[in-house]
This record gives sequence, structure tokens and C-alpha cells, in this order.
Amino acid sequence: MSAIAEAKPPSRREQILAAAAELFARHGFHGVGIDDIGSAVGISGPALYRHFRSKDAMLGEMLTAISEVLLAGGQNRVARADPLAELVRFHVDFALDNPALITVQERNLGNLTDPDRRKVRALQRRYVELWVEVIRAAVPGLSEPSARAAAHAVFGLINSTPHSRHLDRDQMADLLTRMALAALTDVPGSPGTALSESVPDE
Amino acid sequence: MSAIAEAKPPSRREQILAAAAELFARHGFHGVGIDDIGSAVGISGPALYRHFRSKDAMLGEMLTAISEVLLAGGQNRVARADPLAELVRFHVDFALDNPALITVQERNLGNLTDPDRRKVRALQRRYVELWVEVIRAAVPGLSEPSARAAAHAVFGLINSTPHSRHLDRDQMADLLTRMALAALTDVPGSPGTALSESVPDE
DNA sequence: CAGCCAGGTTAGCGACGGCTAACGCGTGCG
DNA sequence: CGCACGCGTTAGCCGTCGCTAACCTGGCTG
Repeated sequence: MSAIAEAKPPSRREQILAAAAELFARHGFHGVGIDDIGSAVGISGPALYRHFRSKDAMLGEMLTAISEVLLAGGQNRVARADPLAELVRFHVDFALDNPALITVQERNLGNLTDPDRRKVRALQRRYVELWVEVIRAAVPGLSEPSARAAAHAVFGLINSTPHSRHLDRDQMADLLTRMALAALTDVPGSPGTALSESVPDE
Repeated sequence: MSAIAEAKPPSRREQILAAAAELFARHGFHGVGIDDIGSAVGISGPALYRHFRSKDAMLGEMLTAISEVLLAGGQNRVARADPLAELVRFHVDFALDNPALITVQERNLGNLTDPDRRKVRALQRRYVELWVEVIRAAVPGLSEPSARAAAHAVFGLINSTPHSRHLDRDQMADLLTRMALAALTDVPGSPGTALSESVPDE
């Protein structure tokens, strides 16, 4: 039952999930057929039903797995020194190493079954909560909604990774980490910090 | 033929496109049926074909329109003083005022017809080019690939907007603008600015 | 006031996609 | 040796979806 760390049954299911993730990321959940997923792993079509109850179940399992990994990883970084940098680095690494998963999680939450969506949402909420607390500790005086908004913004920044790929992995990691930290430490918390002298007409 | 500024045929088409954008954003292109779009604007089903050649044509028109607006807007901001801030503010405003469009553009590029995709890609490229030049001007010594990566990262940051909504519009605009500028002015460009030479643990 | 046509309706076709059914086959264990 | 079972195959059902056809209607216009 437990989805976490099933010792080492390495292959078929995981292989299928990986292929499916790639396809879902590229074409969207509804844009991918059972047969597409099958042939991506060498078998064809309905053989998938030996491993998964349904197509929805694949997406469900995929997304809950991601959320669990992120939450667990996040939880054990916040214990260390400089938790903000740790969190950023962790997320950056995950995004760079799993671009397809990140993409699917961003785009296909809406295609989940209701119970699956609730579960994933709950996990994500806890992950965000982690970030919010760490951000507020690092940037004193920041309101909670602002911290939450900042967290989402930084997720967007880091998760933009799959669409880029102009630098090699390590340079990319450094760049994203730097930018994320810079953004986070300059988020406007203190009231009166207006920067609006620009003319926003039409 | 020209898609730009067709005088003022204001309503039906645009109304349909807006509704479709909302739906595409929420469920993905393939997750939305013709009938869904129809009933979202009060008419039902195939009546849409009085206005569009096909469902693909809707997406195509939608995405090219967005890209054209962004490019045009971007082009006339880079002329002003402090073009980086102008560009950021412009993009932030657009994202905050058109969350559905932003979402669709991010997620559904892959569902475009080949010729449509080429056209959109071309427009996007020019928009990114704008950013790259402005960024390199603002951050001397920054390599072009780094600038490109930074641009995409900032798009991610700003476009994360639809998933947030914890602050009111203006606060959100300020927050995003500040974060984006902070991120952009601290992007690692100068060679040797590795943060990987030692573990940044304090 | 006739009639056109913009813009809507419903019926229905053909393709496709998810899933089930029924069957085949090799490997491990009694 | 045989049989069960994990894992794969192909055939095919059934619902849905994009789109066309055929028809209706009300307001402008000659």
C-alpha cells in the first residue's frame, strides 16, 4: 500500500511511469493515448492494465509520488543551517533532474481524479507551508500572504527550467539558485516600499 | 487577413476566444469539447463553426494574438528609460490581467498545428530576444546563454501568477516586479562568480 | 414586402480512445 | 511433467468528440 520507498522493485511500473510522464509533459494528459504510452516502453496498448488500474491511476500515482518526494526532501532540509538556501537548492536540483515530472505536476493537476487531487493538494500545501515559514524566518516582517505569493513565484522561477536548457546542468543550477535567493531576499515586506514611479498607462 | 487590429468587430469571436482560453487553461486543450466552449458563451456546440474554421484554429488564433501583443508591447517599452524595469512591469501587468491567456500559452504550445506553432515560436523568439538584449545591457558581462536562461526564469516567476492570488492585484504587481528585478540584477554572469567553489553554508 | 444572409438549431457520421475479453506463452514450482 | 501465473498479445465494444448537413429565423435592404 505504502507508496514510499518500496524497497527495490525497480522496473516495469517505474519505467512506464517515466515514459508516461514524458508524454504527458509534452502533449498533455488527454493528448496521450494508452497505446502511445505502451509503445513508448516497447509493449503495446492494453498491456498497461497488467500494471495499473486505469490511465487516471497512472497520473494519480505519478503526482502523489512527486509531492511526497518533495515534501520529504523539504522536511529534511529545513533542519539544516541556512534552511532557505537548502530549500532552494533542493528544489532546483529536483527540477533539473526531473523536468518531465515538474512539468506534469504543474500542468496536469486539473486532470486528476477528485480524491487524488485532494491528496496531492494536501501534500503540496504542506510543502508550501514549509517554504512559507522558512521565508518568513529569513525575511523578518514579511506578511504571510506575501511569503506565500513569494514562494509560488520562486516555484515558477525554478520550474521554468524544462523550457530552457541553454546552459549545462551545473551552471543552470547555480543561476537558478542565485536568482531565486536574490528574489527571495528582496521581496517587499516592509510597507511603503513602493517602486512605482513607472507610468502604467495602456 | 492581417490578424492585427481588425478595426473593431468587438464581440462574438473575442467572447468565444476568452471563454475558450478560460477552459483551455483549466482543463487543457484536449480536455475541452466544442460543446463546452459553446455553452460557455450561451450558444451550443457547432454554432462555433460560424466563427472559426476548427478547434485548432481557435487555439492558433488565441496564441498568435497573445504573442503579437507581447511582442508589440515589449518593443515599445524598450525605447523608454530603464527598459528592464519597463519590460518587467509590462509583463507583470499582462500576466496579472490575463491569467488564462498566460496559462494557455505556457501549457498548450504543444497542441498547436505545425504552421501555427512555427508562427508563434517565431514571435516568442523575437520577444525573448528583446529581453536578452535588455538584460545584457543592464548586467554587463553576462553571457548570452545566461541571459536567455535568466529571461526564461523570470518569465516563469511572473507567469506563476495564475496559481497564486493571495494578494490584491497591485500588491501582487509590486511583489512580482521587485522579485523579478532582484533576480535579474543578481544573475551570475561575471566569470568566476561560482558559488560552487565553496559550499555557501552561512 | 420579398428575400438574403448572419448566425443559430438538431441530427448524425466517422474516427478514436479507454478499457475488457479471450487467448498465448514461457518460467518456476509441486 | 504439468500446471499456474505473470505478462504479453489482438479483437472489439462503447462512449465521446470534432465536424458536416440540413434546416430555421429574424432583421436589413432593394
